[in-house]
Amino acid sequence: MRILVVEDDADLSRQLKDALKDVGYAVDVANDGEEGHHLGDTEPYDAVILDLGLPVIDGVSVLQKWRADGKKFPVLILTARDQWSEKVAGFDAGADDYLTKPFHTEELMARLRALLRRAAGHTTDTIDIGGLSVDNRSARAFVDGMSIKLTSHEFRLLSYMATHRGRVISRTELVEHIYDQDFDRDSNTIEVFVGRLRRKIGTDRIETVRGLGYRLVDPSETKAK
Amino acid sequence: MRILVVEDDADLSRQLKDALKDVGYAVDVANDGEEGHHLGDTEPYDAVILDLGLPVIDGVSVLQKWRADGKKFPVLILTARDQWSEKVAGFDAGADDYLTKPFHTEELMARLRALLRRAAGHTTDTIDIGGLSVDNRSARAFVDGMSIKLTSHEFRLLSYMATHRGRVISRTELVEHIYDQDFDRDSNTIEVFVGRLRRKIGTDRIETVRGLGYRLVDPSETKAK
DNA sequence: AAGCTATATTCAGATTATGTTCAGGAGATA
DNA sequence: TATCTCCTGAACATAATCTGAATATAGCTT
Repeated sequence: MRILVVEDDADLSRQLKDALKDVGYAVDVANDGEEGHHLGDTEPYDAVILDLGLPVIDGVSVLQKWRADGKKFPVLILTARDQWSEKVAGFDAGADDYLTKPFHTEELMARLRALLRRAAGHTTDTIDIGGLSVDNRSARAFVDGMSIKLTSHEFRLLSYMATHRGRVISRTELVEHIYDQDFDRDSNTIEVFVGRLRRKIGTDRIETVRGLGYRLVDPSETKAK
Repeated sequence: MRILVVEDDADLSRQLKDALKDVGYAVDVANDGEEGHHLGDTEPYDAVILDLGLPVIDGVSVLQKWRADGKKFPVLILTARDQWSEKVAGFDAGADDYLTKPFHTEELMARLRALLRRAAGHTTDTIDIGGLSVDNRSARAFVDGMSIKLTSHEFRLLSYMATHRGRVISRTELVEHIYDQDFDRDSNTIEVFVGRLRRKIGTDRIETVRGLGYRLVDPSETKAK
């Protein structure tokens, strides 16, 4: 999952970025409204954390623009404790959740997970696919109840595929959602990761659709074919 | 489906071409208005993506010429964010949809699918023909609910026939819409693919019309004959 | 029915997409 | 800083699929 953080307070944005990376998200940070708006416009984020008090362009305007352009990603807005009116404006502009500063990182994480879940149409943090279970909360995966040791990028890959189970996902889409901005993309890293994942969760769980991409499946269903 | 991209920014056109090929379209790229106009005039595209800011001949003029010549293919125009007036001119010239740069590849894909659907007179991404179901979105096909494994070219063939179900489609037309520019065409690849498709989806779904071409039909309707 | 033409089938390279392995290096950890 | 883990990119290996040709079959025409 790839997240955009739009926050002008350097300390806070730094802290958020670290925390988000820790749990396995790809993260881009924008320091003002203009940069934030541009990034949200051009890159395919799975969710956005948006401070409302921003330089250059304020958060509500940024959000309005995105929504006017048809951007669908869930947006969690951050407001100062006393900016009650801003919060209302934020919701009107199309925010999905809010948090008043200061807040506990844990709470932010929980709300973010909830947003991502909702966006993907799931109701829990763990996704089960025929004996494979992916827990986005603890960033762990299990096969038949046994915990599997995955590296950060392996987990990102798996998590993204799990929330889009059954769908064919192109290499391009994977790269866009697993890596943040500055990434070259023209080597075979995806193939390498898919290979490693397969070794860990079982070869038949990731189907190759030649020319298009990969698909995460329940092997017991596929065999029936 | 065969798509023409007219775009002078080499990076962007490259990126579009990759993304379009990813999802199974045949793609030609033109780098300026003149080349673009010529290709659109001579090759049978199913849709065109046209940047309005082009060297040699600008996009609006190209579009006007095409429409004056009676070209019907749907055209999606790309405009820079601030070129509001250009966009209006584009619609006047006969554009079917527009997108302002920068944009998400995913959004472009969605709009393009919508255009192709509309052009074919359908309203959804999946086409059902008596137990055969073709999903252009995920590039998959099902027979009686069971997923069928198709190669990329097999799918293209099926998809094209499905959007023109019931009509007789000539070999030439198939070749033109399934392959891009540089293709020899003087062997029997189409026959080979039709054969393979028949084996996978059922022989009686593709009718041979001797001397003319093929037709995708609902076998239960045909039997009644 | 014979002969002709169009379409089907089969198959073996050629071609391209995907898989695997590995070494160097960046970054984390202690 | 030394050690370890993981990521990356490249080289190489394998497998899927595409192509073109050869061969077989079916459909017309006379």
